[in-house]
Amino acid sequence: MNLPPLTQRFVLHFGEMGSRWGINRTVGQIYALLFVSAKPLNADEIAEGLAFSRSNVSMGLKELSSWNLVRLHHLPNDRREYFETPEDVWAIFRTLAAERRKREIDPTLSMLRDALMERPALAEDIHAQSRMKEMHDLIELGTSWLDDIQKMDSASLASLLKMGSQVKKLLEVKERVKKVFKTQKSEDIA
Amino acid sequence: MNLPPLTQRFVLHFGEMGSRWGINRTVGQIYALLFVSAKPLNADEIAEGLAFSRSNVSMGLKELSSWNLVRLHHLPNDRREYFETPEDVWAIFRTLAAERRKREIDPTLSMLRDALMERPALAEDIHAQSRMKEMHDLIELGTSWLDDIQKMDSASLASLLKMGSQVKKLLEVKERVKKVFKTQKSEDIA
DNA sequence: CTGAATTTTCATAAAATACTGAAAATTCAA
DNA sequence: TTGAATTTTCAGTATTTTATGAAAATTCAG
Repeated sequence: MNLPPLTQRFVLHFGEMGSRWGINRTVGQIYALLFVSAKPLNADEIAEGLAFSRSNVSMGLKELSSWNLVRLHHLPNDRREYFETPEDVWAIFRTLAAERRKREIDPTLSMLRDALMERPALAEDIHAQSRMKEMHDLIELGTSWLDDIQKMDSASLASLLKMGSQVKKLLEVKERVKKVFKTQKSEDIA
Repeated sequence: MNLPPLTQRFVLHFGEMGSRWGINRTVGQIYALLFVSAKPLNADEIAEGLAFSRSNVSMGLKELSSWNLVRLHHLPNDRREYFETPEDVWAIFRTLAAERRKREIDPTLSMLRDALMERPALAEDIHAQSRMKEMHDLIELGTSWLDDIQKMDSASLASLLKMGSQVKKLLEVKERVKKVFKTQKSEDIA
């Protein structure tokens, strides 16, 4: 591996963290390299940069494609495929959230839905089912929230995050204002 | 494995999903069993219920403890340790978020911080560093938001999620209201 | 203390996953 | 078409992870 020092640190870190994120070293490093690269890279450049076998890189890119985390590019007069990550880090975050949801949450949600349709026979299963209902409702709330914010543009999402728990106060203000308007029967707002 | 049918389905599902969530089958199944169980279970009951070796269960419980996902209990006149998951699914979600953050995000954040202190020598690293800055800022925003909502009680968190992207509208209303109040110089709100 | 009950550790067996080189498949310019 | 360039697949090997039983350590009643 012969990369500029900062790039190398970043790439190695992603390789190591990979295991905690449920991806392997190769995939983590390939992604990291593409992420910081100023221009799209082809598979040979990646294999060269990371000292992986060509076939390993091919597998890794396939994996990243299945996650929609890389984009394909073609240069004029060059048959090779060039890969890059989206520019917009918010878009990356959205993709990641959508994919993780699809793979890690939805199957559980559907299993829970099925289980909640059943009529438990044993006392133990009655309690178990009520716990499943709690989990189901929580997950459903979380995913519908995700659906909701997926639609927002990056700027709005950023300001939503910046607000954080202040939203709570905002809600209270809203209620108070509503009441005031009602008593005033004021029209100049609408 | 001899569990009531619904419980069994739930437990098996968690075992299978484990690999996608970065935990192993044993840990997933143990957690699932404790989650739906009406009463705390000791290690032998777990080993019996799931048909795992006693030592495997010990390892799994150790892992779950390190994630703060199980609680320890003692029954009178019984030396054995009994395990349970917290009742409140929101509390579980909070713990999970906090632990994942600690293990999966914080190390990256600190690596990024270090990298951003450097003065890149090569042109490639200059671009790489600016990408790292983008990632850093996004993660920082996300984690500070998490910090923020971690402090909220379950009910508020639920209503926050239910609002979803409506918050955006709320923000606009707030701005409009501010303006109106200013022109009216009304005091009856404060 | 002693020793039975219980939990944990650890070496190793078993299983799953990652990585490689070679070969097959695909693509496209000529 | 042909064949060189490029990508993908795949069987086999290496590595990592998981699971087990036996042994060690801990705990506590008597």
